[in-house]
Amino acid sequence: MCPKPKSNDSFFEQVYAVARCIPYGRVTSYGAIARILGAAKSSRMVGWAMSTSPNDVPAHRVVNRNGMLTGKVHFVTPNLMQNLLEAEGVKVKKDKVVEFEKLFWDPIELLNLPFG
DNA sequence: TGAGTGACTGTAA
DNA sequence: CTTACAGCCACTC
Repeated sequence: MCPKPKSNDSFFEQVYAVARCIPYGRVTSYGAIARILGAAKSSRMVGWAMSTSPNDVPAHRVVNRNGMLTGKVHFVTPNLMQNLLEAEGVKVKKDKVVEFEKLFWDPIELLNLPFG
């Protein structure tokens, strides 16, 4: 499911909404999420939002623009983020997503969906 | 009400 | 290639 963010939702809620739409086995960046929310310069807020993200938000699929698992330390255990990614078929090496450019999913695609 | 914070990013040396 | 710095703004205390 992919509920689109509502205008009346707080910035955090909108971030969660986008994060929940990240396809299985794919990843995106904080900046990409911030961008489609119209706050390209608030990428830091996205990361911070993830720190307080509900358990149903796949925060492990959100990495920085280089594909690095910069937020891994905020998980229950530092290895959990990589663990979850690898469980989805995403290879991780030295805290970086392998072939990040191929696995990268731009949230802008949500706007192109026919049912969008 | 105001100052502090941060799981980022782009540019420069 | 690596390292450094400044901007950014929604949220918390």
